Amino acid sequence: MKLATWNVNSLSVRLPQVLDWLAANPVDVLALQETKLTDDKFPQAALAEAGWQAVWFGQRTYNGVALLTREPVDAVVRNLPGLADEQARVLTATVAGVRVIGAYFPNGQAPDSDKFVYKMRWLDALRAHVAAELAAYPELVLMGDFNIAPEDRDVYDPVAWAGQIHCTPEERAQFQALLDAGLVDAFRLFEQPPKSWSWWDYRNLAFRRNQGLRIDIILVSEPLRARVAACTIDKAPRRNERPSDHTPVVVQISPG
DNA sequence: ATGACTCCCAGTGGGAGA
Repeated sequence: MKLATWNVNSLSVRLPQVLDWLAANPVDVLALQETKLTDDKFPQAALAEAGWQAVWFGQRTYNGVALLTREPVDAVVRNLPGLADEQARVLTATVAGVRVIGAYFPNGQAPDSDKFVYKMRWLDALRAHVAAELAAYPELVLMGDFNIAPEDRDVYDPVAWAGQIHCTPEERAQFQALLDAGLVDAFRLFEQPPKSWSWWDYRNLAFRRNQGLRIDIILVSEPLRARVAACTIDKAPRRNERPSDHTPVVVQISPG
């Protein structure tokens, strides 16, 4: 089973690239973030024509998530139970027996901002959701745009980014709390090239200079850990014309 | 340098992203 996550920064703009990527990378699940589409505008027909099922949850202008799958999904939950939220950020569903949570974590803007307060509340609610889902579904994958760089090795310039958004102790403690709930970072189960990033700023020739962050992450539950066969970042779509600033992360899980 | 780019909604600029 292969699962992937990709922040596409507008599905309207990126749909052709998503279809191309899926044709070359026939995963079982692709979680999308930042679709930036109201539900009536979701390109369900074009995806169905290419052979993909989808569940989607969006809004105007910002945020918006989707799960693209080969097989139909079950038991869909939108957003986080217990958190009243205007923003469409989470889809949870069962795919081939595995509980999948696709999430677009809040950016947080700056550590002293109201948006950071919201990010912390959202992360508290996510942790409660993960704990409840894990109790019901031991085989669970949480993947998406975390907007947290878990460690200094996930940041191209950790000195410059120290204490900045994505790198604050509070955000990293929240990431650790997700691990403590019974999850493991699939990417770090393997030897990886240094300077492995999943996002590069559009500005400053950041991609050409390989100045990025690893903020797109796949966590798997402990019962799945031994079955994780590979986890890789696919940099190729970042070289496309009109790329997203994020690129896909893929995990392969062996049959149980 | 509170920069640089891209997207969206707007409407000949501004907010947000990270």
